[in-house]
Amino acid sequence: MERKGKANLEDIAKVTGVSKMTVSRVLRGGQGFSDETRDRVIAAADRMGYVPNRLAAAFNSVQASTLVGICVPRLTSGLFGHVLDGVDRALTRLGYQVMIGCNNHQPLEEEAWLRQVVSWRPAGVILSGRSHTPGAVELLHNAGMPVVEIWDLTTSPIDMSVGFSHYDCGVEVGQFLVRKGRRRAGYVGASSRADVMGQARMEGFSAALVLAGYPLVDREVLLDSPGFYAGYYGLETLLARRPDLDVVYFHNDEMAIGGLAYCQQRGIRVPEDLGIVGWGGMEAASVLPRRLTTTVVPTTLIGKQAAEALVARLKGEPVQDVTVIATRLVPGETG
Amino acid sequence: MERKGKANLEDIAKVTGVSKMTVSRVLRGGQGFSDETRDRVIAAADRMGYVPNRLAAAFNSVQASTLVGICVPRLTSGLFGHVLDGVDRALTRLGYQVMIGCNNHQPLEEEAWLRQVVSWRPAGVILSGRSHTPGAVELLHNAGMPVVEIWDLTTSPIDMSVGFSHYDCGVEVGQFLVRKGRRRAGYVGASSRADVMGQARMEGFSAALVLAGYPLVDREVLLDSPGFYAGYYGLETLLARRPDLDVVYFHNDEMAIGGLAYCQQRGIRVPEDLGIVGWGGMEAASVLPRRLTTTVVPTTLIGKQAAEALVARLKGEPVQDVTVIATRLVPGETG
DNA sequence: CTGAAAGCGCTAACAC
DNA sequence: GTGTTAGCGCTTTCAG
Repeated sequence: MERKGKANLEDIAKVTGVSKMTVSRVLRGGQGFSDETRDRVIAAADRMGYVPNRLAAAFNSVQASTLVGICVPRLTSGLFGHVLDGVDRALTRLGYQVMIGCNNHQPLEEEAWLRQVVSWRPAGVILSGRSHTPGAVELLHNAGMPVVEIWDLTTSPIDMSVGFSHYDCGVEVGQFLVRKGRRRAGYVGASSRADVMGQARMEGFSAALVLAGYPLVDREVLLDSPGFYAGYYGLETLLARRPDLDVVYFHNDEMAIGGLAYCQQRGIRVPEDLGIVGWGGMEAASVLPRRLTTTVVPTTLIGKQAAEALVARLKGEPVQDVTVIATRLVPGETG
Repeated sequence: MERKGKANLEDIAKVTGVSKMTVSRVLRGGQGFSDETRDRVIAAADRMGYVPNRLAAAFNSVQASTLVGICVPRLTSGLFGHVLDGVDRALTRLGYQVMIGCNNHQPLEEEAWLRQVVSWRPAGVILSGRSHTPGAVELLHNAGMPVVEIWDLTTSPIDMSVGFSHYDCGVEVGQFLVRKGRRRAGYVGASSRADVMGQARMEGFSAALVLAGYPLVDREVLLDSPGFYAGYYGLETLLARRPDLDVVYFHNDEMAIGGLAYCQQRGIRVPEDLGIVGWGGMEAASVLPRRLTTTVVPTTLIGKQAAEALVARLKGEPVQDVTVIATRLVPGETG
């Protein structure tokens, strides 16, 4: 009865003439069996195409779950693709499996995803951002598993946080531009749904400008997804109102590139007539004839650190609750 | 004993004064209970913060698994980000959870991932490409679950296939360029690890050119990742050997954009002196001052169709084994 | 409409 | 070094 791929511990036990407990021990690579037993068991398992049933294992042993959930705002974002990659690499190496989710920047969708994922009794979850529904927070507290909130740093995390301050990103750009002699700054953003983080960057930017004595002149926030076209038309609209601006900070690199395209078309010289600054450090920005001034976010690192913090907590190793990841304002040729 | 979030069916049964079987039926939304019973059970479950244990459910009922695995070559690829998005949207809507994996273009890594995932008894899996290790194929056959191979179409799939022919993409570009009067074509690629698909495009391209009587003049395939810089230097190298080329087909859009940058720097006029053609339809290509001639791949659609085919098979609905997705050669201003 | 019994495959705990 | 027992939470099956 050695039907390929349907064998369970008991089948192997019968064939090898030991108890299924011994088989279990061998297959999990523990100890408490002779070399000879081990070899026989492994050979049989191999021959019978044994596939462990982790459902059963995780089911009656809390610590056997190697499932980790991660929820990102968008799956099509270049930045979060790298975050995912960092998470996946680290977790795969450590023997975990990754369940994915996407909340489209909406806490409610995150909660819906969480309810599904938690019912699989994962070892832990990684969430993006720090706005969560009360229901999600309660669920997480009751579940009592490690939770890492990434990307948008919070100093009072549900459990742990790995990320950076969007507000500070904005502040840094504001200070930088004033130092470079800019005096009449504008902002072009896009608030697709509940993207609070872009908002935070703008607030930091604005605050820094106020402090320096050259407050934000005007801003244009479109109800659109923050892409190339929104950047193009956003800048057009903004400049129509305030042609006297000398620099514009954009919600992200895609939008900044859209802005650059607008300048090129209108014969606006960058950075002489107008400075252009983006955010995120998207790879495609390297495509431009002139390097975009932007804030580079170490995306893969964030994913990696989040995964490692989660696993450390799982293993009972000491972990700090809040891990600050440094972003880097990279002066290019446009700002 | 109503400790939040730790209740199981039996606890709810006790509180409501029915059997756990009835609770189970109510919570799964079946039938066979009175409205009054239903309301009481649902209220209790709600109050007690009941979280179903799908481990237990899936464990003793093969059909209860709503886990689906998907393995892509790279998590940081813009194209596959959209595929993932298509898969995730469709699957989430249908009540499934998605386990992710990345094989770095290497069948061996795919097999390692599969062994892990299969041990969770998923409802089905989606794989990228059609090269799989014998071990992976055997595992899949024994597991007896739906399998969808996406992206690179195969007419003899393990189970189902959703994708397109890379070879045909190359053929179409070759024919198009000859029609446009190009006579001395080159190719610039990058073979990072085992990327067989770029290879297939080049072969189709080459074959079409031969058939038209203007065979491929030269090619440069770098041992590098297929990005902007590889495109830049690849074109430089190729043109150093064959300055007489009148068009170059690139492995993908990123590389083509690198090639464009090289042309701009050297004062090579595009498309007058040299045609540039990419592949993939990356979004950032819209960033360019002139639209890139390229093949657009309906990435999200592929993901969606794959997910739907998988679920249809699961539900016993009729599905075709092979779904051809049409790509679109989009003439831009560079080819 | 409802309930009781059995068991999924595995591992923790303890015995030998 | 190895085996036995019990039970995880749920669903299937069958009996009312």
